[in-house]
Amino acid sequence: MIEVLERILNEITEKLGYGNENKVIESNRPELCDFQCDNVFKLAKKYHKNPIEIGEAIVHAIQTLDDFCLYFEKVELAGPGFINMTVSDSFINKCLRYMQESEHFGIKKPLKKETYFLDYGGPNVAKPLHVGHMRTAIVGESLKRIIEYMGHKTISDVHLGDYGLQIGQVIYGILQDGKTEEDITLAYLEETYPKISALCKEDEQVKNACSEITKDLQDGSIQYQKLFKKILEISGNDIKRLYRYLGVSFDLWQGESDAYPYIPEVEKYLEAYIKDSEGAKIIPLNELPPLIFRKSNGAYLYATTDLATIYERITKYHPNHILYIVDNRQSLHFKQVFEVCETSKLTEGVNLEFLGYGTVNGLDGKPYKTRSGDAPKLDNLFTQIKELFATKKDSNKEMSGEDIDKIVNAILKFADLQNSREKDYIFDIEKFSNVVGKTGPYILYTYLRIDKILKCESIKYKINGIIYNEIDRKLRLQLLGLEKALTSAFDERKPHYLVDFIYNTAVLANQFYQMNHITGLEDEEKKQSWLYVLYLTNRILKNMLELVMIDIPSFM
RNA sequence: GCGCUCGUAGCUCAGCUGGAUAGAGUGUUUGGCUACGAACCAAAAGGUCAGGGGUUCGAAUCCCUUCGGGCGCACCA
Repeated sequence: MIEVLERILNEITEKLGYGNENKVIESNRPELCDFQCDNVFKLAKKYHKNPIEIGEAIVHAIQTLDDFCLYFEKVELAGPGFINMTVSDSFINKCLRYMQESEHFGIKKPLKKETYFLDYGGPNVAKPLHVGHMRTAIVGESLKRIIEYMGHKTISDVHLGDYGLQIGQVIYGILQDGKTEEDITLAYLEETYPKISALCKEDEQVKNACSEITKDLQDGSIQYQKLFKKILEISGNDIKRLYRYLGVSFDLWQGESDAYPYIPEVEKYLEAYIKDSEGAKIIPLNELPPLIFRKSNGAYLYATTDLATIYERITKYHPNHILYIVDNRQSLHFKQVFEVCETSKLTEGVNLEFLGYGTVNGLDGKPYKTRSGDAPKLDNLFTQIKELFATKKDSNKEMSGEDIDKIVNAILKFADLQNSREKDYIFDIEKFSNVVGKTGPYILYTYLRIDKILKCESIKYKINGIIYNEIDRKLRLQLLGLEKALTSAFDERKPHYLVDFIYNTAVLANQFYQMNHITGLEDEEKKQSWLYVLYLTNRILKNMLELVMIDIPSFM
């Protein structure tokens, strides 16, 4: 809809000699109009004229269009130079019909289909998943789905942290305890890692021993490799189980260790940039701390594996974009890596993006500690939300496990994704288990209520030109805002724009069916028209909920 | 010390590539179930957009500055 209005406006300003760069936005004075254009002020400045003069010329030209009535009910110049547009009911309905009949609701396809490589998840093996992992997983997965919905190709990689010091620490613990690979269990790993990690902080010798093990592992020690594979298997299975619960999936289950074969090639490629310093190999950077390519003991760090991983991704998958959905605290690290990629032209033609997400803080405003191992486990979070949910209503105790899982997912994802991606947020279990207000259950509830109305009646998919009242009009206009919401979410890589759209749609739908009783209507034409609107509303809700990994339960 | 980031209603947050009268949820107060579902709807109250300065016809939004929080600064990831 906005696109059409912009086109009309641009044709006119072009004819009048004022260029064609008008932006139309949703009105922020809905009682005055549906859409507005504020470009008159800029034109006035650019062409040294009075804004009212320009505005009146444009408005007059619109008003005298032959097909004015096709699009508009009213166009006027208001205030010091706002072009206020009220669209016609028939235009609204025409757009709705187009949405209903088109694939992906008529969202326009990209001129060029591109490949997006997404790196999210990034759990470390042998460490339990916590709420921070949930954040990257659902932001990443949601972005992946949005990007695909917009018509692009995606490849996702979980990129396990599987070859760093933490593995050396776990192996150290295993050796100390005299365990063999048969003895290793998940519980054992989850208890060993924090234990040795703490020990390293106290005891320099232990730390050195762990570093040596890490290096030997990287160099291919057969004993360590066997243990490593076992750790990877056990931990990996558990990680997969939790991601499955969240509906998060990956095309590739690679990790740092998979990048190792590519290190020699990258090292050769970057030869000219690598310098020796204090026994280590580094790449000096402009105005940034140097990137450490190799430790003085010969082991590699994550900057190196990240470079090798980029090299692998580029040569194997030829992406146009590589997106990293990682904690904001890693921004310096990625600045360093990206700078090396750019100055060495390793990633020429490829767009690298750091999409930082805010830290999940506790009620005290401080981040959960991951090192000390006392971060709340994702597993516990799920059961906690389930338990809290059961207390909200008596009937909740009788729900099927499948439906409960869907609602728990909706609660968590909706609570998380409505925050803007890059800001920190406070994780409050009470807030996150809430089922009233701006929550996942509210959306699901709205969907199910609409669904019930639709099931009562047969819809003939007819929509006449009439809009019956104010809330009816509001809801119809809201639905037409889908493209803008999706485009913003895609352009800025921020799913919360889409979540906002979903919520606003649900609010208006709720008002609509409570203010307008439908099944009892005698006016058959009106009834069909309203059913059509609700039918489209629910289709849109369902499709958009899929993009944020929220499934609809059978009943609630 | 250097760098990044944030500060919006009692609380949790949207809005920030400048537009008219700053929005939600929650909490507080009030009204609404003989209706297609009250996990809902209607209404009220609640704001020096951290402070100051600047740019602009117009600033929560851009720039500078002060204050206050958080984070990061080669051989952890």
